[in-house]
Amino acid sequence: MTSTSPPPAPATERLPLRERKKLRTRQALVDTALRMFTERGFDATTLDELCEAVEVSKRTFFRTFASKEDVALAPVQDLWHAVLDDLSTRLPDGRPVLHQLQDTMLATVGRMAADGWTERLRASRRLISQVPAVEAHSLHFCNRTSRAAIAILRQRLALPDPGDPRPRLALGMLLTAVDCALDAWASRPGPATRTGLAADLRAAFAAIPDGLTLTAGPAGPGPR
Amino acid sequence: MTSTSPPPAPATERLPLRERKKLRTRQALVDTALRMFTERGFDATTLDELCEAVEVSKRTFFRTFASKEDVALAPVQDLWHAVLDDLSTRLPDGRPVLHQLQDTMLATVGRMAADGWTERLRASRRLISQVPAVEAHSLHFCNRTSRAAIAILRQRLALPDPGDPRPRLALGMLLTAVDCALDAWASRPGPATRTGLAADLRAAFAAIPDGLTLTAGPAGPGPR
DNA sequence: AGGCTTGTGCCACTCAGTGGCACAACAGAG
DNA sequence: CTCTGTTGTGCCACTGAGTGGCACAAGCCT
Repeated sequence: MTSTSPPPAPATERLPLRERKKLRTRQALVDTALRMFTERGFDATTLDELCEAVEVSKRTFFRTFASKEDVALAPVQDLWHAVLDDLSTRLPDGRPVLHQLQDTMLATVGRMAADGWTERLRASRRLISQVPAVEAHSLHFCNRTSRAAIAILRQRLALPDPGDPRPRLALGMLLTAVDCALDAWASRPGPATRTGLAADLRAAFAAIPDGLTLTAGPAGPGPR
Repeated sequence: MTSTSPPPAPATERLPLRERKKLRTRQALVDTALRMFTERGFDATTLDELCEAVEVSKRTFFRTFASKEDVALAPVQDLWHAVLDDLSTRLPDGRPVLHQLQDTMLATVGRMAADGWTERLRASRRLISQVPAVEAHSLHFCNRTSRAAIAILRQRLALPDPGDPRPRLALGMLLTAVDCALDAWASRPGPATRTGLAADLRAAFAAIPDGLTLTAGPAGPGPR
């Protein structure tokens, strides 16, 4: 993973000029990309155009992001990086792994600090819904993230051996629920709020056990 | 989805010459691609080389497949297309949706008819594990497939409204389990068998509820 | 201030992917 | 069997994401 997520805002002032400039460039690329991709379309916006708007070379773009999709996904990736960070430091308790993961997710959302993060996250998630290449890239990133989460958990918990599918299944449930929540939240008109996202996440997490037991009768003959 | 999966083998002889030639070309591209990608690497094999080996133009390649990844994924996609076909015709019963989906999956595996399908499926799944671009593409395809499955189910069952996350969660569980099973099966040395795949699928399906409840104590201080 | 390290832009290039078009091959009717 | 219409193929030129090399600029540290 080439993208580097920004460190917490308060520590930024202590970084050398070089680092600060890099972060500024990164942020300018993300903000401009989200704006241009949203206004004119992902495929219709070339990297040449994006780099000209930000006044950096394409070479610099690729030093900052691994791909065109990566810049579109940066806000989502930043969120998941923060989740993994939290998971790395969080004390495990005796509850089911899935519940611990859910709490980590909610705690991270409660702690996101970057100015405007919710608007950027929403724009990013909307691109996922609208652009096949971005969606594919996002799914791949989430898959890698779930593997990283399992690796972190493996250091802290006595997880079953790597051939056992249960940790993967637990992470899969979490990811599907988070995706449903993000989709619902990002689709909603009005301001993108932290509390709205947390509510959507809680609702999706609560629905997970029902995925196991959902039954449905035959479709009725009535109008649909 | 540009790729067209081959019809059941016995009906092939009734097709016009044009159709038969197209299927032959498609199969030659799949077989040669799997071989070349496996021997020398996906990224190290260019489409020019593949098309020269099969003696078709690149233009024809792109009339047959939507992308380079698609040809690598063809066997996996063929399997899922068959699953969706089965789902379209299967009579719904009153059991949980997830169980019905599992049975559909197993029935389809029991019914796959193309010569050598297991070896091709295994080669394809191995490329998914080894090549990031193929894995991303596969995840995206499976995501689209789960949406298609929900659409099919929606016509036959009184599923909850589209905003309800439970059908997505059920499909997510199925897909994660199938992926675990395919991964385990494809990683195994020796012949790729139908019964081996069915066994792996059954084991993964049985593990799904445990994903909900999995608990793990703190990692021990022992050597790891 | 000077020397070293790191970052940037420029350039040439590759390769997946696209669209247009002339010609070839097939299908079906008479 | 012939003829005509339909469909498929290959060729060609091109685009844009992505890559690697290298000279020079900018920052850092003594």
